[in-house]
Amino acid sequence: MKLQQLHYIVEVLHNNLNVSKTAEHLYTSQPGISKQIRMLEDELGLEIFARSGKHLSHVTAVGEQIIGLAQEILSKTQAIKAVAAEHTHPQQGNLTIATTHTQARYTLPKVIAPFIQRYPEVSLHMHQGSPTQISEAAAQGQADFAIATEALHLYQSLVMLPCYHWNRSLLVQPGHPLAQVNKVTIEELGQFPLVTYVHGFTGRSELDNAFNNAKITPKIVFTATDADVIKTYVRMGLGVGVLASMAYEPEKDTDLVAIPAGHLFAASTTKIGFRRSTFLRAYMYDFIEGFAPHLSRSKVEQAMAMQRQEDIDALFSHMQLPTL
Amino acid sequence: MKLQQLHYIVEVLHNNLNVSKTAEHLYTSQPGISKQIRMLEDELGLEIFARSGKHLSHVTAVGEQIIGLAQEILSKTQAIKAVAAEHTHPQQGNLTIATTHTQARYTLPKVIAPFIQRYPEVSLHMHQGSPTQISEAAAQGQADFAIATEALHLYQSLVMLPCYHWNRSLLVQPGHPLAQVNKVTIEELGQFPLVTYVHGFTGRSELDNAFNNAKITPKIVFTATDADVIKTYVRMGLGVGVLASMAYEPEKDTDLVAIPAGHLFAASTTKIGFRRSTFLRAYMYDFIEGFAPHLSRSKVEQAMAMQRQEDIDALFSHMQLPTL
DNA sequence: AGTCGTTACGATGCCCGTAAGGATA
DNA sequence: TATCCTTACGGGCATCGTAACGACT
Repeated sequence: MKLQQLHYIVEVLHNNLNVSKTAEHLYTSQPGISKQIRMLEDELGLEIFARSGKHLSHVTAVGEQIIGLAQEILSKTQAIKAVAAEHTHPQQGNLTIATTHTQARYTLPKVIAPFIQRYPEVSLHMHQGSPTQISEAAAQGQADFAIATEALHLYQSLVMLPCYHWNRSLLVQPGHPLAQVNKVTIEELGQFPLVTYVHGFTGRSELDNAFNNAKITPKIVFTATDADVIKTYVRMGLGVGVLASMAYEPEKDTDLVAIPAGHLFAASTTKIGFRRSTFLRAYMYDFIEGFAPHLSRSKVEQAMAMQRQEDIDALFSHMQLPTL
Repeated sequence: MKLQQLHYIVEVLHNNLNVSKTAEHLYTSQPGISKQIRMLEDELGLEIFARSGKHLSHVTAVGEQIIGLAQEILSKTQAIKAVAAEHTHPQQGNLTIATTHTQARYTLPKVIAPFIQRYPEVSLHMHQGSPTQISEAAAQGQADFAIATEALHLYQSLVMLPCYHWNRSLLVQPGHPLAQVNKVTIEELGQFPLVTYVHGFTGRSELDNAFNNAKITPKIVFTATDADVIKTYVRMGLGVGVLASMAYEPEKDTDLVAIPAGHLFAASTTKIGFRRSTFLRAYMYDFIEGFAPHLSRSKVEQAMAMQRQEDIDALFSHMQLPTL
């Protein structure tokens, strides 16, 4: 058994059982991978991948167990490398953040600016995607951190730490009827066509919940994955924008009116997630604390030591989180 | 980084930093190990072992972290092999039990007999040693199970499950004054010379506690690591034997009188311990359940999923354990 | 017909073991 | 002086990449 063989079976799984694609991604030859997998299977005396003819059709039951263990092994080899790098070059390294448009555009810039100032030798990579893609990237080790409001909880291998609460604002053109109302009700809002996020993005589920609870079917005429697109269509008069408050920029959005709507919806919580088994570099702790000041290194370590997400949630349930 | 390199650094640590000894144990050449370690250090850019001249003097701080991770990696490779073996040859395998004389001689035989009947193809290895040696053997992966009353708690990587409670009996020659007493008190016992276990063996600590609490200094004239030796000296009239009740065999020890002493000492609990990270074969679950019927497979799995020993203790604190 | 995994083969390079060297206790 | 790690060197073997083959969609 060799580390490379374990690496191969994991990567083949992540490439939809396509060995040729895997070979490309790993910059090696396809027969090499095939042979190593075959040798591992021979050594263990079983099939990890089931073949139908000359195609890998699916992963066997034992194969899944083995690949699971292989992933843990590989992530620990990464930890060894990280420990070594931390010791030899504490200021150098990589930081890969997978996040949504909302975070990348509105909350992360003011965190990243001081970070690259402080750690010029850390090369920063940002991946943007849907909450599901982001979570998967973190779970598979492609990203160090996933920052999102949704979907993170679907991956059990991730530690999720709450960063801040936020709520929504309504965005309308000047002169819109709602701009005159003192405190908008959910019923009033339900009478206008709405422009908001698509399902599974940026706390969209809380919007649906609020309307469901009020037994109102909202007239959602347009959905987008990011606030900039929503604003564009609000400017076109398509409807009332319902978006995260931090996406409203008073200086730039002078042609639009923001109406507080925090009383209409339950607050959402943005979380940062990472694999439990990873070794966090010092600069990673610094990044987390820069993003969410209450997540000091010791608090994060405390949370990482916990196995169950419920324990982690309990740890932070007493704390006052920032609200944006 | 290769698995073999990780194996080498772990083994060198377990051999007191003596590379030559390590090479013998691993049936390979000494320069081979030296070179691989050196190559790993070069790859990581740091020293795992500090050298003074041409001797390995100690493990560096980073080295300890890395070796710790290496051990976890290696134990997971063992898990992969175990998963494979379980799938291909469910009835075959090894079972190595490290235990004390007391368990090996008096409690294990009636468990092992049916076990080898049930699993004739599992080759069984028993290692006998002091509680500390036993625990270390399990912690290092040399033994699958450690069964003992003492010292197990010193190793944090071990999961410990309580098997049964037991207490002590006094053993005297017929006609001894204590044989006439109705219910022996600790004061009465303190007046006679005692023969019992040495420190750190078979619940010896509870004996000391009882005398300490009574503010009595017992006259311990002879200590041994096993009950057979204790009995021998009781037969010679050296003193009153204080030993685990299960070590008194009515059929064989007809020339001695056993006096219940459970009311004098706090009960001890014999535990079975194994590394949290190991994959347990089906026959291993069967062995555990054979030894302690309340430790069903599901209960064991439940306990293994817990990270903290306190949680495990809590799990079993509600249960009625067998008493020998 | 195209995609894909397996087999075959030759060359590179790694790893092991023996032998000799130098440092320490 | 004995033990012990390091360096040097040669043989063997595993691995990799190219090329050809066979099978499934």
